[in-house]
Amino acid sequence: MLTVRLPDGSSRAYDEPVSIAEIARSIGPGLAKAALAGRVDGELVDISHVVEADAAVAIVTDREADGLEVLRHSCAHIMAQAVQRLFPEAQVTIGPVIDDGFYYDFAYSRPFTPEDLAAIEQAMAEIVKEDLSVERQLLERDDAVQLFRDMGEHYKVEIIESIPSDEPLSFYRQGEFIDLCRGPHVPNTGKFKAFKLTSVAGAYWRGDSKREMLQRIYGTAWPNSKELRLHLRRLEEAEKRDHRKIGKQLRLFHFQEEAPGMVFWHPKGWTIYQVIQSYMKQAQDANGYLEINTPQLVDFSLWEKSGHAAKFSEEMFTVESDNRHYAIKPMNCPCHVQVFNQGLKSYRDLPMRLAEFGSCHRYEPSGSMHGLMRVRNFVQDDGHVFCTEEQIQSEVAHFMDFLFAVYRDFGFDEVLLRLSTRPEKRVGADELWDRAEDALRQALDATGREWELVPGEGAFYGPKIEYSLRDCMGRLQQCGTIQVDFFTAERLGAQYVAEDNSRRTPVMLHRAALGSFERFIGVLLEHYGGELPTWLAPVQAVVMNITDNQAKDCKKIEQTLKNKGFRGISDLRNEKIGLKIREHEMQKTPWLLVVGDREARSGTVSVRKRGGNDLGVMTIEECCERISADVARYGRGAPVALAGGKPNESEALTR
RNA sequence: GCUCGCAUAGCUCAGGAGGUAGAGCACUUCAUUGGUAAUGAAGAGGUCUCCGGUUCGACUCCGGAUGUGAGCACCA
Repeated sequence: MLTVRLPDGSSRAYDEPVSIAEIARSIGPGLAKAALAGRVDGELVDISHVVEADAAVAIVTDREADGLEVLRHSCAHIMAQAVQRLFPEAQVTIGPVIDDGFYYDFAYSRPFTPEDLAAIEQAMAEIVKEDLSVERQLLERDDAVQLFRDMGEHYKVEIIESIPSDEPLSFYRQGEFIDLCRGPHVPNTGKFKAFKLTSVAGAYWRGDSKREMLQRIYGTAWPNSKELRLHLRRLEEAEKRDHRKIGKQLRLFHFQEEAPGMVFWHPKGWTIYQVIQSYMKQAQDANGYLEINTPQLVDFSLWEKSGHAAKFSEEMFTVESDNRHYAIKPMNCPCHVQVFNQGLKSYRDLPMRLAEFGSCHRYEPSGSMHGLMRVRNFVQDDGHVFCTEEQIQSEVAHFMDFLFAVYRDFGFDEVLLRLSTRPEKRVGADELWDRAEDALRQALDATGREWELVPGEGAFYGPKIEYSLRDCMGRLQQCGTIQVDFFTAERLGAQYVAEDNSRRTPVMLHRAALGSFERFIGVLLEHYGGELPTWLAPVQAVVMNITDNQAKDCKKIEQTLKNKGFRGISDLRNEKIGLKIREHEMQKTPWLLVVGDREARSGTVSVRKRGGNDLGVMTIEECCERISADVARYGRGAPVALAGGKPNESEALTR
């Protein structure tokens, strides 16, 4: 006799051990059919799993995230089976689930082509139609190695051999295909209604760039074709919002061969850049930062002293001149220490918060560059806090308050926090790390927000917190960071005089809120699809005439806008109003002001807000007040078109 | 850096047995002075990314370089 408790709080009693499938069947035939897996006391299992004692049991279907994962994982197996039917020499390796889909890596003599993908998809449909049952079995390690060796699956053999010998090895078989896998999997291959192979690319075996390159095929799977369609639509939407595309369309910046990975900012793009920078200047100033500026070119010896040369000399641009060896700075911190080092500092000077919009160059690997998101020349909203160990926690808390306020103004409410703790290779005593990690942990807890622990991912000189923004496409964009550094200040001889008159080395906190301006602007452009909130829009308002008669009136209004501090222009071209409206809508200008004879006579403007919202005729004063209110809102609560097609909340737009 | 693509007018893209090219938009000129997402007409615009090779002849085929895209690796 055993009792299972179901998620709705009810219980069911069974006379003898029962499988998940049987439990589902006893609840209802619909659920039995939909069951993909089960959850027993929180652990995900196959539906063939037999429950032998009292437990909390849930039937997992594709209506929940876990079920979808099982579905996708099984879909990866179907793909592998299809590949081996078509290409018997292809060896299977690993095939995990990723966001929205899955991939599987194969070793094969040549790369797969798009035509191959189509054929593989066909073969997958065939396997689905065959409705093969998927069976789990356990094998002894030696038998498993023998089995896969006989099949010529050398990568699988390597995987099996790398699994600790005390762990049971489970395998899943469907038809002629068998794969080492932890599971769970769907009970049969007939469960798939909507899947698609999306792309193919190389990937290193075991993620190691020194090892051979495999062929990775990406795919996606969904409970039904409608959701698959929606997903593909989201991908299209993301492509439309690609900041490289928007940058071209809105004439914000360009790249060219002669300066790979470095941005040519055009007037409108540079306006956005400047607006953000002056916002940050003001925000940092209000938060006790002292802005400084340090050299671009610094003798290589400083980078040797700071320890960067040893680790990153390959990634630094260098210059020979005057019989001297310089590096173009890849980061600002050593220079900030030089500023700190001028004049004897007292504990009373701490915390000292130095900030710099410092232009840095890094020789990034060619394959890693990506529009504005990863460039070789960028400017960080960089800052270094020199403080005592006791001040770490309050300084981190201070920074986070600042950071969240900044993000809110840019229209990001959801921030993911991650704490990276000591890596294996590190400097500094363990007790120092204990205290620093504790300080970060406490600062994180004090925010009342959720955060994630990433063990072992800290920098060699100290633990760090990273802040990722959730953009409107649901993607995470890592922007901010704060890192504790026990190392650099000491290496570069920074000291302060403590209360007891002893000389001590300050702790350094490296921090940035936006990260790099380049990347952050890329994130903004994609988040807003180019429709920047008015405070960031390079052109906030365009005044346009209907005929030449109103040219003077337009000029006057343009001047009024400028006097009030708005970025306004007038468009007096001899073109029809429809064309001007169209062009400025396409340039995503938030405020369009039309002046015809009627408005000119009454000293008014006809106002249209971006997106085709006609606000009617109003006085110029009222119009300015509205723009003013719009600017003052920053990006807070700015309506953002969500992927999947939620309509804009135009009410908020027009207010 | 690695694997596989791609590179044609300012932009988006066609094209061709290997015989030096075309569209739409943008641009220029002319006409048009108009009411909220494209007024009409005409014109100009190209070493087909660069360097080699094959060939009577290469934008087209082959090799390399550079840039770029997807993914991997990297990211102080």
